[in-house]
Amino acid sequence: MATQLQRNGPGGTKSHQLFLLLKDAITSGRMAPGTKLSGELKLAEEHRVSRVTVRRALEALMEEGLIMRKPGVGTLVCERPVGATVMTASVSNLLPNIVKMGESSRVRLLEFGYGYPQDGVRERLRLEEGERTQLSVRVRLAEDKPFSYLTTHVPERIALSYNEEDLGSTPLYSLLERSGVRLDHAAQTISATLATKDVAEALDVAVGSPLISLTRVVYDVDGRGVEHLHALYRPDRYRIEIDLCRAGDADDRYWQPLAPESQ
Amino acid sequence: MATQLQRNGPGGTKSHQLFLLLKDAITSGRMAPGTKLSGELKLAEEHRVSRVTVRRALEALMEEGLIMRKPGVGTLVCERPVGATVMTASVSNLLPNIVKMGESSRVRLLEFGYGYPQDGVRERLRLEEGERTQLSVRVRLAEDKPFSYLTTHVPERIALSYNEEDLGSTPLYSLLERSGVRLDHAAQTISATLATKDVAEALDVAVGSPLISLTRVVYDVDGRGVEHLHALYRPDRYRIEIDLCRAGDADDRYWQPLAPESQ
DNA sequence: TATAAATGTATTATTAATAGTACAAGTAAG
DNA sequence: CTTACTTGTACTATTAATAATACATTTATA
Repeated sequence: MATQLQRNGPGGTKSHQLFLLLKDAITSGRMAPGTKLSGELKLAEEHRVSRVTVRRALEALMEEGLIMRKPGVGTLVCERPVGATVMTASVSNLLPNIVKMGESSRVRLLEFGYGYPQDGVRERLRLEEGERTQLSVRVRLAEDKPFSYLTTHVPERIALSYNEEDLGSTPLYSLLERSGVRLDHAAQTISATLATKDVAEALDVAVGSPLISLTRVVYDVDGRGVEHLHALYRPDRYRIEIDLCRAGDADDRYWQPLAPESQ
Repeated sequence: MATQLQRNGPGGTKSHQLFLLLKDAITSGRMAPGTKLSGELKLAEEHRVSRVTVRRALEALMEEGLIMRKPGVGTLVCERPVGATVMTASVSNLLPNIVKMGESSRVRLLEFGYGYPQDGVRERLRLEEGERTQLSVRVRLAEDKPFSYLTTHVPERIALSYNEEDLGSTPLYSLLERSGVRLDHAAQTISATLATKDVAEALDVAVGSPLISLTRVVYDVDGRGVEHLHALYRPDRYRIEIDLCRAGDADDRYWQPLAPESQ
Protein backbone atom coordinates (compact mmCIF):
# COMPACT_ATOMS: atom_id res chain seq x y z
CA MET A 1 0.00 0.00 0.00
CA ALA A 2 0.96 3.61 -0.22
CA THR A 3 3.72 4.72 2.04
CA GLN A 4 2.95 7.28 4.64
CA LEU A 5 1.99 10.75 3.61
CA GLN A 6 4.30 13.47 4.77
CA ARG A 7 3.11 16.34 6.78
CA ASN A 8 5.95 18.76 7.13
CA GLY A 9 8.24 20.70 4.87
CA PRO A 10 7.69 21.85 1.35
CA GLY A 11 6.15 18.60 0.22
CA GLY A 12 2.57 19.70 0.40
CA THR A 13 0.10 18.91 3.12
CA LYS A 14 -1.28 15.44 3.66
CA SER A 15 -4.70 16.53 2.47
CA HIS A 16 -3.13 17.95 -0.66
CA GLN A 17 -1.26 14.78 -1.39
CA LEU A 18 -4.35 12.69 -0.85
CA PHE A 19 -6.30 15.07 -3.05
CA LEU A 20 -3.78 14.65 -5.84
CA LEU A 21 -3.79 10.92 -5.40
CA LEU A 22 -7.54 10.65 -5.70
CA LYS A 23 -7.80 13.23 -8.45
CA ASP A 24 -5.31 11.37 -10.52
CA ALA A 25 -7.14 8.11 -9.96
CA ILE A 26 -10.31 9.72 -11.25
CA THR A 27 -9.02 11.78 -14.17
CA SER A 28 -6.84 8.95 -15.39
CA GLY A 29 -9.86 6.69 -15.56
CA ARG A 30 -8.65 4.23 -12.94
CA MET A 31 -11.84 5.09 -11.10
CA ALA A 32 -14.60 5.25 -13.63
CA PRO A 33 -17.59 7.62 -13.32
CA GLY A 34 -20.15 6.12 -10.99
CA THR A 35 -17.57 4.30 -8.95
CA LYS A 36 -18.18 4.46 -5.22
CA LEU A 37 -15.20 5.51 -3.14
CA SER A 38 -14.36 3.89 0.16
CA GLY A 39 -15.96 5.55 3.17
CA GLU A 40 -14.16 8.40 4.85
CA LEU A 41 -13.14 6.22 7.76
CA LYS A 42 -11.82 3.50 5.51
CA LEU A 43 -9.92 6.00 3.38
CA ALA A 44 -8.43 7.44 6.54
CA GLU A 45 -7.34 4.00 7.63
CA GLU A 46 -5.99 3.05 4.22
CA HIS A 47 -3.84 6.14 4.01
CA ARG A 48 -3.07 6.29 7.72
CA VAL A 49 -4.51 9.71 8.08
CA SER A 50 -7.24 11.26 10.18
CA ARG A 51 -10.76 11.63 8.91
CA VAL A 52 -10.45 15.42 8.92
CA THR A 53 -7.65 15.11 6.40
CA VAL A 54 -9.68 12.82 4.21
CA ARG A 55 -12.56 15.26 4.29
CA ARG A 56 -10.28 18.11 3.25
CA ALA A 57 -9.22 16.16 0.21
CA LEU A 58 -12.77 15.17 -0.66
CA GLU A 59 -13.99 18.75 -0.31
CA ALA A 60 -11.36 19.86 -2.80
CA LEU A 61 -12.43 17.13 -5.19
CA MET A 62 -16.02 18.27 -4.87
CA GLU A 63 -15.05 21.86 -5.64
CA GLU A 64 -13.60 20.62 -8.90
CA GLY A 65 -16.78 18.73 -9.61
CA LEU A 66 -15.09 15.38 -9.67
CA ILE A 67 -17.14 13.67 -6.96
CA MET A 68 -20.65 13.73 -5.51
CA ARG A 69 -21.32 13.11 -1.84
CA LYS A 70 -24.57 12.18 -0.17
CA PRO A 71 -25.15 11.49 3.49
CA GLY A 72 -26.02 7.90 4.10
CA VAL A 73 -24.98 6.90 0.60
CA GLY A 74 -21.34 7.69 0.14
CA THR A 75 -19.04 9.38 -2.34
CA LEU A 76 -19.39 8.77 -6.05
CA VAL A 77 -17.18 9.69 -8.98
CA CYS A 78 -19.13 12.15 -11.15
CA GLU A 79 -20.09 11.51 -14.72
CA ARG A 80 -17.80 13.27 -17.14
CA PRO A 81 -20.03 15.87 -18.91
CA VAL A 82 -18.97 18.39 -16.30
CA GLY A 83 -15.63 18.46 -18.09
CA ALA A 84 -17.32 20.49 -20.83
CA THR A 85 -15.56 21.09 -24.10
CA VAL A 86 -12.13 19.63 -24.53
CA MET A 87 -10.40 21.10 -27.52
CA THR A 88 -8.19 18.65 -29.27
CA ALA A 89 -5.43 19.50 -31.65
CA SER A 90 -3.86 17.08 -34.03
CA VAL A 91 -0.14 17.48 -34.17
CA SER A 92 -0.09 18.85 -37.67
CA ASN A 93 -2.46 21.69 -37.02
CA LEU A 94 -1.09 23.02 -33.77
CA LEU A 95 -1.45 26.47 -35.19
CA PRO A 96 -2.57 29.62 -33.49
CA ASN A 97 -5.20 30.50 -36.05
CA ILE A 98 -6.87 27.38 -37.20
CA VAL A 99 -10.01 28.12 -39.05
CA LYS A 100 -12.10 25.48 -37.36
CA MET A 101 -10.92 26.49 -33.95
CA GLY A 102 -11.35 30.15 -34.70
CA GLU A 103 -15.03 29.67 -35.25
CA SER A 104 -15.70 28.53 -31.74
CA SER A 105 -13.09 30.50 -29.89
CA ARG A 106 -12.38 34.08 -28.97
CA VAL A 107 -9.08 35.74 -28.24
CA ARG A 108 -8.20 38.24 -25.55
CA LEU A 109 -5.11 40.35 -26.13
CA LEU A 110 -3.17 40.93 -22.91
CA GLU A 111 -0.01 42.53 -24.23
CA PHE A 112 1.24 43.95 -27.48
CA GLY A 113 4.41 45.81 -28.30
CA TYR A 114 7.92 45.79 -29.64
CA GLY A 115 11.11 45.17 -27.73
CA TYR A 116 14.24 43.13 -27.28
CA PRO A 117 13.60 39.41 -26.73
CA GLN A 118 15.22 37.30 -24.05
CA ASP A 119 18.32 35.33 -24.88
CA GLY A 120 16.56 32.00 -25.32
CA VAL A 121 14.02 33.41 -27.73
CA ARG A 122 16.64 35.36 -29.66
CA GLU A 123 18.86 32.32 -30.09
CA ARG A 124 16.09 30.09 -31.30
CA LEU A 125 14.95 32.73 -33.77
CA ARG A 126 18.61 33.14 -34.83
CA LEU A 127 18.48 36.90 -34.46
CA GLU A 128 21.34 39.35 -33.99
CA GLU A 129 21.86 40.93 -30.61
CA GLY A 130 20.22 44.22 -31.44
CA GLU A 131 17.18 42.99 -33.36
CA ARG A 132 13.78 43.70 -31.95
CA THR A 133 10.67 41.56 -31.99
CA GLN A 134 6.98 42.08 -31.84
CA LEU A 135 5.63 40.57 -28.64
CA SER A 136 2.05 39.61 -28.11
CA VAL A 137 0.43 37.77 -25.24
CA ARG A 138 -2.97 36.29 -25.91
CA VAL A 139 -5.50 34.17 -24.10
CA ARG A 140 -7.70 31.96 -26.20
CA LEU A 141 -11.19 31.11 -25.01
CA ALA A 142 -13.71 28.50 -26.03
CA GLU A 143 -17.27 29.05 -24.89
CA ASP A 144 -16.00 32.00 -22.91
CA LYS A 145 -13.66 29.77 -20.97
CA PRO A 146 -9.93 30.29 -21.28
CA PHE A 147 -7.87 27.32 -22.32
CA SER A 148 -4.57 28.62 -23.66
CA TYR A 149 -2.05 31.32 -22.91
CA LEU A 150 0.04 32.26 -25.92
CA THR A 151 3.23 34.29 -26.01
CA THR A 152 4.40 35.09 -29.50
CA HIS A 153 7.57 36.75 -30.78
CA VAL A 154 7.90 37.80 -34.41
CA PRO A 155 10.99 39.61 -35.76
CA GLU A 156 10.18 43.26 -36.24
CA ARG A 157 11.03 43.37 -39.95
CA ILE A 158 8.47 40.63 -40.57
CA ALA A 159 5.84 41.86 -38.19
CA LEU A 160 5.70 45.20 -39.98
CA SER A 161 4.20 43.49 -43.04
CA TYR A 162 0.82 43.17 -41.36
CA ASN A 163 -1.25 44.95 -38.76
CA GLU A 164 -3.49 43.86 -35.96
CA GLU A 165 -6.64 44.02 -38.05
CA ASP A 166 -5.18 41.56 -40.51
CA LEU A 167 -4.41 39.21 -37.63
CA GLY A 168 -8.00 39.20 -36.56
CA SER A 169 -9.30 38.08 -39.94
CA THR A 170 -6.55 35.98 -41.44
CA PRO A 171 -4.30 33.24 -40.10
CA LEU A 172 -0.80 34.49 -39.45
CA TYR A 173 0.81 32.00 -41.78
CA SER A 174 -1.38 33.04 -44.69
CA LEU A 175 -0.52 36.67 -44.02
CA LEU A 176 3.16 35.91 -44.00
CA GLU A 177 3.10 33.86 -47.17
CA ARG A 178 1.11 36.54 -48.98
CA SER A 179 3.70 39.10 -48.04
CA GLY A 180 6.46 36.99 -49.52
CA VAL A 181 7.77 35.08 -46.54
CA ARG A 182 8.51 31.54 -47.63
CA LEU A 183 7.80 29.29 -44.68
CA ASP A 184 9.80 26.11 -44.67
CA HIS A 185 9.88 24.15 -41.45
CA ALA A 186 9.06 24.34 -37.76
CA ALA A 187 10.33 22.74 -34.57
CA GLN A 188 7.98 22.01 -31.73
CA THR A 189 8.78 20.93 -28.20
CA ILE A 190 6.13 19.70 -25.81
CA SER A 191 6.58 19.68 -22.09
CA ALA A 192 4.72 20.25 -18.83
CA THR A 193 4.91 23.06 -16.33
CA LEU A 194 3.11 24.72 -13.44
CA ALA A 195 0.89 27.76 -13.55
CA THR A 196 2.56 30.89 -12.28
CA LYS A 197 0.55 33.71 -10.78
CA ASP A 198 -0.10 35.69 -13.95
CA VAL A 199 -0.85 32.66 -16.08
CA ALA A 200 -3.06 31.21 -13.38
CA GLU A 201 -5.13 34.38 -13.34
CA ALA A 202 -5.48 34.47 -17.09
CA LEU A 203 -6.43 30.82 -17.39
CA ASP A 204 -8.58 30.80 -14.25
CA VAL A 205 -6.76 27.99 -12.52
CA ALA A 206 -5.00 27.73 -9.19
CA VAL A 207 -1.35 28.64 -8.92
CA GLY A 208 0.62 25.45 -9.26
CA SER A 209 -1.83 23.71 -11.55
CA PRO A 210 -0.29 21.56 -14.26
CA LEU A 211 -0.19 22.98 -17.78
CA ILE A 212 0.87 21.63 -21.13
CA SER A 213 3.78 23.68 -22.42
CA LEU A 214 4.47 23.90 -26.13
CA THR A 215 7.20 25.86 -27.85
CA ARG A 216 7.24 26.24 -31.61
CA VAL A 217 9.75 28.03 -33.77
CA VAL A 218 8.95 28.54 -37.44
CA TYR A 219 11.70 29.13 -40.01
CA ASP A 220 11.70 30.32 -43.60
CA VAL A 221 13.56 28.68 -46.47
CA ASP A 222 16.71 30.60 -45.57
CA GLY A 223 16.64 29.21 -42.05
CA ARG A 224 15.72 32.53 -40.49
CA GLY A 225 13.29 32.53 -37.60
CA VAL A 226 9.84 33.83 -38.45
CA GLU A 227 7.82 33.13 -35.33
CA HIS A 228 8.48 31.99 -31.79
CA LEU A 229 5.45 30.71 -29.94
CA HIS A 230 5.24 29.63 -26.34
CA ALA A 231 1.86 28.16 -25.52
CA LEU A 232 0.44 27.02 -22.20
CA TYR A 233 -2.68 24.87 -22.26
CA ARG A 234 -5.10 23.80 -19.57
CA PRO A 235 -4.97 20.01 -19.74
CA ASP A 236 -8.64 19.71 -18.79
CA ARG A 237 -9.67 21.79 -21.79
CA TYR A 238 -7.04 20.93 -24.34
CA ARG A 239 -5.40 17.78 -25.60
CA ILE A 240 -2.71 17.18 -28.14
CA GLU A 241 -3.39 14.15 -30.25
CA ILE A 242 -1.10 12.34 -32.60
CA ASP A 243 -2.15 9.53 -34.86
CA LEU A 244 0.42 7.21 -36.24
CA CYS A 245 0.31 4.36 -38.70
CA ARG A 246 2.75 1.51 -39.14
CA ALA A 247 4.82 1.80 -42.27
CA GLY A 248 7.95 0.48 -43.90
CA ASP A 249 9.18 -2.91 -45.05
CA ALA A 250 9.14 -6.03 -42.96
CA ASP A 251 12.76 -5.51 -42.01
CA ASP A 252 12.54 -1.81 -41.37
CA ARG A 253 9.21 -0.90 -39.89
CA TYR A 254 8.51 2.39 -38.18
CA TRP A 255 5.68 4.65 -37.13
CA GLN A 256 4.58 7.32 -39.54
CA PRO A 257 2.65 10.35 -38.31
CA LEU A 258 -0.55 10.86 -40.22
CA ALA A 259 -0.61 13.95 -42.38
CA PRO A 260 -3.72 16.12 -42.66
CA GLU A 261 -4.82 14.84 -46.03
CA SER A 262 -4.80 11.26 -44.89
CA GLN A 263 -7.01 11.91 -41.92
CA MET B 1 -8.87 33.79 -9.80
CA ALA B 2 -6.29 32.49 -7.37
CA THR B 3 -3.79 35.31 -7.48
CA GLN B 4 -2.20 34.73 -4.13
CA LEU B 5 -0.47 31.66 -2.92
CA GLN B 6 -2.94 29.74 -0.84
CA ARG B 7 -2.07 28.66 2.61
CA ASN B 8 -5.04 26.63 3.67
CA GLY B 9 -6.78 23.64 2.29
CA PRO B 10 -5.42 21.05 -0.02
CA GLY B 11 -3.38 23.34 -2.19
CA GLY B 12 -0.08 22.59 -0.62
CA THR B 13 1.74 24.96 1.64
CA LYS B 14 2.90 28.33 0.42
CA SER B 15 6.51 27.31 0.68
CA HIS B 16 5.78 24.23 -1.37
CA GLN B 17 4.04 26.20 -4.07
CA LEU B 18 6.82 28.74 -4.22
CA PHE B 19 9.36 25.95 -4.35
CA LEU B 20 7.60 24.36 -7.29
CA LEU B 21 7.28 27.65 -9.14
CA LEU B 22 10.94 28.52 -8.75
CA LYS B 23 12.06 25.00 -9.55
CA ASP B 24 10.08 24.99 -12.73
CA ALA B 25 11.43 28.37 -13.74
CA ILE B 26 14.93 26.96 -13.35
CA THR B 27 14.53 23.55 -14.91
CA SER B 28 12.55 24.92 -17.84
CA GLY B 29 15.37 27.30 -18.64
CA ARG B 30 13.42 30.50 -18.03
CA MET B 31 16.08 31.24 -15.45
CA ALA B 32 19.40 30.35 -16.98
CA PRO B 33 22.30 28.96 -14.94
CA GLY B 34 24.20 31.80 -13.34
CA THR B 35 21.12 33.96 -13.06
CA LYS B 36 20.85 35.79 -9.78
CA LEU B 37 17.53 35.46 -8.04
CA SER B 38 15.85 38.38 -6.32
CA GLY B 39 16.78 38.76 -2.69
CA GLU B 40 14.77 36.93 -0.08
CA LEU B 41 12.99 40.10 0.94
CA LYS B 42 12.13 41.01 -2.61
CA LEU B 43 10.91 37.50 -3.34
CA ALA B 44 8.77 37.66 -0.24
CA GLU B 45 7.31 40.94 -1.42
CA GLU B 46 6.77 39.74 -4.97
CA HIS B 47 4.89 36.65 -3.86
CA ARG B 48 3.30 38.31 -0.87
CA VAL B 49 4.64 35.85 1.64
CA SER B 50 6.94 36.16 4.60
CA ARG B 51 10.66 35.75 4.39
CA VAL B 52 10.49 32.53 6.38
CA THR B 53 8.35 31.04 3.66
CA VAL B 54 10.75 32.14 0.96
CA ARG B 55 13.60 30.59 2.86
CA ARG B 56 11.76 27.31 3.16
CA ALA B 57 11.37 27.21 -0.59
CA LEU B 58 14.98 28.17 -1.21
CA GLU B 59 16.23 25.55 1.23
CA ALA B 60 14.31 22.91 -0.68
CA LEU B 61 15.82 24.16 -3.94
CA MET B 62 19.27 23.96 -2.42
CA GLU B 63 18.67 20.40 -1.28
CA GLU B 64 18.04 19.53 -4.91
CA GLY B 65 21.21 21.28 -5.94
CA LEU B 66 19.44 23.79 -8.13
CA ILE B 67 20.68 26.97 -6.45
CA MET B 68 23.72 28.24 -4.60
CA ARG B 69 23.48 30.73 -1.79
CA LYS B 70 26.19 32.89 -0.34
CA PRO B 71 25.85 35.44 2.41
CA GLY B 72 26.44 38.93 1.14
CA VAL B 73 26.18 37.80 -2.47
CA GLY B 74 22.78 36.30 -3.07
CA THR B 75 21.20 33.25 -4.60
CA LEU B 76 22.40 31.95 -7.94
CA VAL B 77 20.98 29.33 -10.25
CA CYS B 78 23.49 26.48 -10.40
CA GLU B 79 25.21 25.40 -13.56
CA ARG B 80 23.66 22.27 -14.99
CA PRO B 81 24.86 19.51 -12.72
CA VAL B 82 26.21 16.36 -14.33
CA GLY B 83 23.46 13.99 -15.27
CA ALA B 84 21.28 16.75 -16.59
CA THR B 85 20.88 14.74 -19.73
CA VAL B 86 17.63 15.55 -21.39
CA MET B 87 16.28 12.70 -23.41
CA THR B 88 14.39 13.85 -26.43
CA ALA B 89 11.91 11.82 -28.37
CA SER B 90 10.76 12.65 -31.82
CA VAL B 91 7.06 12.15 -32.19
CA SER B 92 7.39 9.14 -34.43
CA ASN B 93 9.54 7.11 -32.11
CA LEU B 94 7.75 7.62 -28.86
CA LEU B 95 8.13 3.95 -28.23
CA PRO B 96 8.90 2.15 -25.03
CA ASN B 97 11.74 0.10 -26.42
CA ILE B 98 13.67 2.18 -28.84
CA VAL B 99 16.98 0.66 -29.66
CA LYS B 100 18.93 3.88 -29.38
CA MET B 101 17.34 4.76 -26.10
CA GLY B 102 17.76 1.26 -24.78
CA GLU B 103 21.48 1.50 -25.07
CA SER B 104 21.77 4.29 -22.60
CA SER B 105 18.89 3.47 -20.32
CA ARG B 106 17.94 0.85 -17.80
CA VAL B 107 14.51 -0.30 -16.73
CA ARG B 108 13.23 -1.08 -13.27
CA LEU B 109 10.17 -3.29 -13.06
CA LEU B 110 7.82 -2.21 -10.28
CA GLU B 111 4.81 -4.35 -10.99
CA PHE B 112 3.96 -7.28 -13.20
CA GLY B 113 0.90 -9.46 -13.36
CA TYR B 114 -2.41 -10.28 -14.97
CA GLY B 115 -5.82 -8.92 -14.06
CA TYR B 116 -8.91 -7.10 -15.16
CA PRO B 117 -8.20 -3.59 -16.48
CA GLN B 118 -10.06 -0.48 -15.42
CA ASP B 119 -12.97 0.64 -17.55
CA GLY B 120 -11.10 3.39 -19.34
CA VAL B 121 -8.30 1.12 -20.39
CA ARG B 122 -10.68 -1.65 -21.39
CA GLU B 123 -12.74 0.66 -23.58
CA ARG B 124 -9.76 2.11 -25.37
CA LEU B 125 -8.41 -1.37 -26.00
CA ARG B 126 -11.90 -2.40 -27.18
CA LEU B 127 -11.95 -5.47 -24.96
CA GLU B 128 -14.90 -7.48 -23.71
CA GLU B 129 -15.91 -7.15 -20.08
CA GLY B 130 -14.30 -10.35 -18.92
CA GLU B 131 -10.99 -10.14 -20.78
CA ARG B 132 -7.83 -9.89 -18.76
CA THR B 133 -4.69 -7.91 -19.48
CA GLN B 134 -1.07 -8.13 -18.62
CA LEU B 135 -0.12 -5.15 -16.47
CA SER B 136 3.39 -3.91 -16.03
CA VAL B 137 4.67 -0.80 -14.33
CA ARG B 138 8.18 0.23 -15.21
CA VAL B 139 10.52 3.05 -14.46
CA ARG B 140 13.04 3.95 -17.08
CA LEU B 141 16.40 5.38 -16.08
CA ALA B 142 19.11 7.17 -17.97
CA GLU B 143 22.49 7.38 -16.27
CA ASP B 144 20.88 5.76 -13.26
CA LYS B 145 18.39 8.59 -12.98
CA PRO B 146 14.70 7.93 -13.49
CA PHE B 147 12.91 9.92 -16.15
CA SER B 148 9.76 8.01 -17.03
CA TYR B 149 7.06 5.99 -15.30
CA LEU B 150 5.33 3.60 -17.66
CA THR B 151 2.12 1.69 -17.10
CA THR B 152 1.38 -0.82 -19.84
CA HIS B 153 -1.62 -3.01 -20.49
CA VAL B 154 -1.51 -5.77 -23.09
CA PRO B 155 -4.44 -8.13 -23.71
CA GLU B 156 -3.68 -11.50 -22.18
CA ARG B 157 -4.05 -13.49 -25.39
CA ILE B 158 -1.35 -11.34 -26.99
CA ALA B 159 0.92 -11.10 -23.99
CA LEU B 160 1.19 -14.87 -23.81
CA SER B 161 3.10 -14.90 -27.10
CA TYR B 162 6.24 -13.63 -25.39
CA ASN B 163 7.90 -13.79 -22.01
CA GLU B 164 9.77 -11.33 -19.88
CA GLU B 165 13.16 -12.42 -21.18
CA ASP B 166 12.09 -11.60 -24.72
CA LEU B 167 11.05 -8.15 -23.55
CA GLY B 168 14.47 -7.48 -22.16
CA SER B 169 16.23 -8.15 -25.44
CA THR B 170 13.78 -7.21 -28.16
CA PRO B 171 11.46 -4.24 -28.69
CA LEU B 172 7.87 -5.14 -27.94
CA TYR B 173 6.65 -4.25 -31.39
CA SER B 174 9.17 -6.51 -33.06
CA LEU B 175 8.12 -9.33 -30.76
CA LEU B 176 4.50 -8.82 -31.60
CA GLU B 177 5.03 -8.66 -35.33
CA ARG B 178 7.16 -11.80 -35.27
CA SER B 179 4.38 -13.64 -33.51
CA GLY B 180 1.91 -12.67 -36.18
CA VAL B 181 0.28 -9.56 -34.79
CA ARG B 182 -0.20 -7.09 -37.62
CA LEU B 183 0.20 -3.62 -36.13
CA ASP B 184 -1.70 -0.97 -37.99
CA HIS B 185 -2.13 2.35 -36.24
CA ALA B 186 -1.80 4.09 -32.91
CA ALA B 187 -3.43 7.03 -31.17
CA GLN B 188 -1.44 9.20 -28.82
CA THR B 189 -2.65 11.88 -26.47
CA ILE B 190 -0.29 14.25 -24.71
CA SER B 191 -1.22 16.13 -21.59
CA ALA B 192 0.20 17.35 -18.29
CA THR B 193 -0.39 16.25 -14.73
CA LEU B 194 1.03 16.40 -11.22
CA ALA B 195 3.14 13.80 -9.49
CA THR B 196 1.31 11.70 -6.94
CA LYS B 197 3.09 10.12 -4.02
CA ASP B 198 4.01 6.81 -5.61
CA VAL B 199 5.03 8.31 -8.92
CA ALA B 200 6.96 11.03 -7.14
CA GLU B 201 8.95 8.44 -5.24
CA ALA B 202 9.64 6.37 -8.32
CA LEU B 203 10.76 9.37 -10.36
CA ASP B 204 12.55 11.04 -7.47
CA VAL B 205 10.62 14.29 -7.64
CA ALA B 206 8.50 16.19 -5.16
CA VAL B 207 4.83 15.45 -4.83
CA GLY B 208 3.00 17.96 -6.99
CA SER B 209 5.75 18.33 -9.57
CA PRO B 210 4.61 18.74 -13.16
CA LEU B 211 4.87 15.72 -15.43
CA ILE B 212 4.28 15.14 -19.10
CA SER B 213 1.49 12.63 -19.51
CA LEU B 214 1.25 10.53 -22.65
CA THR B 215 -1.29 7.86 -23.46
CA ARG B 216 -0.86 5.64 -26.47
CA VAL B 217 -3.12 2.91 -27.72
CA VAL B 218 -1.86 0.64 -30.48
CA TYR B 219 -4.28 -1.29 -32.72
CA ASP B 220 -3.84 -4.11 -35.18
CA VAL B 221 -5.27 -4.23 -38.71
CA ASP B 222 -8.58 -5.55 -37.37
CA GLY B 223 -8.90 -2.58 -35.05
CA ARG B 224 -8.30 -4.61 -31.93
CA GLY B 225 -6.25 -3.05 -29.15
CA VAL B 226 -2.78 -4.46 -28.79
CA GLU B 227 -1.16 -2.20 -26.22
CA HIS B 228 -2.25 0.55 -23.87
CA LEU B 229 0.54 2.70 -22.55
CA HIS B 230 0.32 5.45 -19.99
CA ALA B 231 3.62 7.28 -19.62
CA LEU B 232 4.65 9.99 -17.19
CA TYR B 233 7.82 11.91 -17.98
CA ARG B 234 9.96 14.26 -15.94
CA PRO B 235 10.00 17.44 -18.02
CA ASP B 236 13.52 18.28 -16.88
CA ARG B 237 14.82 15.00 -18.28
CA TYR B 238 12.55 14.36 -21.22
CA ARG B 239 11.19 16.37 -24.10
CA ILE B 240 8.86 15.53 -26.90
CA GLU B 241 9.93 17.09 -30.16
CA ILE B 242 8.02 17.37 -33.37
CA ASP B 243 9.47 18.68 -36.59
CA LEU B 244 7.16 19.90 -39.29
CA CYS B 245 7.70 21.10 -42.80
CA ARG B 246 5.45 23.25 -44.92
CA ALA B 247 3.78 21.31 -47.71
CA GLY B 248 0.92 21.53 -50.18
CA ASP B 249 0.00 23.81 -53.06
CA ALA B 250 -0.11 27.56 -52.86
CA ASP B 251 -3.84 27.48 -52.26
CA ASP B 252 -3.83 24.65 -49.79
CA ARG B 253 -0.77 24.73 -47.64
CA TYR B 254 -0.41 22.80 -44.43
CA TRP B 255 2.16 21.47 -41.99
CA GLN B 256 3.48 17.99 -42.56
CA PRO B 257 5.11 16.07 -39.72
CA LEU B 258 8.51 14.78 -40.68
CA ALA B 259 8.75 11.03 -40.95
CA PRO B 260 11.78 9.14 -39.64
CA GLU B 261 13.38 8.51 -43.00
CA SER B 262 13.37 12.17 -43.90
CA GLN B 263 15.14 13.19 -40.74
C1' DT C 1 36.58 52.58 5.38
C1' DA C 2 31.86 53.21 5.28
C1' DT C 3 27.70 51.73 3.24
C1' DA C 4 24.39 48.87 1.24
C1' DA C 5 22.67 44.52 0.34
C1' DA C 6 22.61 39.94 0.83
C1' DT C 7 22.12 35.54 3.65
C1' DG C 8 22.09 33.38 8.41
C1' DT C 9 19.97 33.18 12.86
C1' DA C 10 16.74 33.95 16.50
C1' DT C 11 12.34 35.12 18.79
C1' DT C 12 7.45 35.66 19.37
C1' DA C 13 2.67 35.44 18.13
C1' DT C 14 -0.86 33.85 15.18
C1' DT C 15 -3.06 30.77 12.31
C1' DA C 16 -3.71 26.35 9.94
C1' DA C 17 -3.29 21.39 9.64
C1' DT C 18 -3.74 17.14 11.92
C1' DA C 19 -5.34 13.60 15.22
C1' DG C 20 -8.71 11.90 17.97
C1' DT C 21 -13.24 11.59 19.73
C1' DA C 22 -18.08 12.04 19.90
C1' DC C 23 -22.61 12.48 18.16
C1' DA C 24 -26.35 13.85 14.79
C1' DA C 25 -28.67 12.80 10.52
C1' DG C 26 -29.58 10.51 6.18
C1' DT C 27 -30.03 5.97 3.66
C1' DA C 28 -30.44 1.17 2.57
C1' DA C 29 -31.27 -3.45 3.83
C1' DG C 30 -32.70 -7.06 6.85
C1' DC D 1 -38.43 -0.91 13.11
C1' DT D 2 -33.78 -2.01 13.78
C1' DT D 3 -29.22 -2.28 12.29
C1' DA D 4 -25.31 -0.95 9.91
C1' DC D 5 -23.04 2.30 7.31
C1' DT D 6 -22.69 6.65 5.37
C1' DT D 7 -21.78 11.84 5.48
C1' DG D 8 -22.21 16.15 8.34
C1' DT D 9 -20.94 18.61 12.41
C1' DA D 10 -18.65 19.88 16.65
C1' DC D 11 -15.04 20.08 19.99
C1' DT D 12 -10.24 19.74 22.08
C1' DA D 13 -5.27 19.24 21.96
C1' DT D 14 -1.02 19.17 19.51
C1' DT D 15 2.06 20.38 16.07
C1' DA D 16 3.55 22.81 11.89
C1' DA D 17 3.42 26.77 8.90
C1' DT D 18 3.38 31.60 8.54
C1' DA D 19 4.11 36.50 9.65
C1' DA D 20 6.66 40.01 11.61
C1' DT D 21 10.64 41.74 13.67
C1' DA D 22 15.32 42.16 15.11
C1' DC D 23 20.13 41.49 14.72
C1' DA D 24 24.55 39.20 13.22
C1' DT D 25 27.65 37.96 9.36
C1' DT D 26 29.47 38.08 4.83
C1' DT D 27 30.44 40.47 0.56
C1' DA D 28 30.78 43.95 -2.99
C1' DT D 29 31.30 48.63 -3.95
C1' DA D 30 31.73 53.60 -3.80
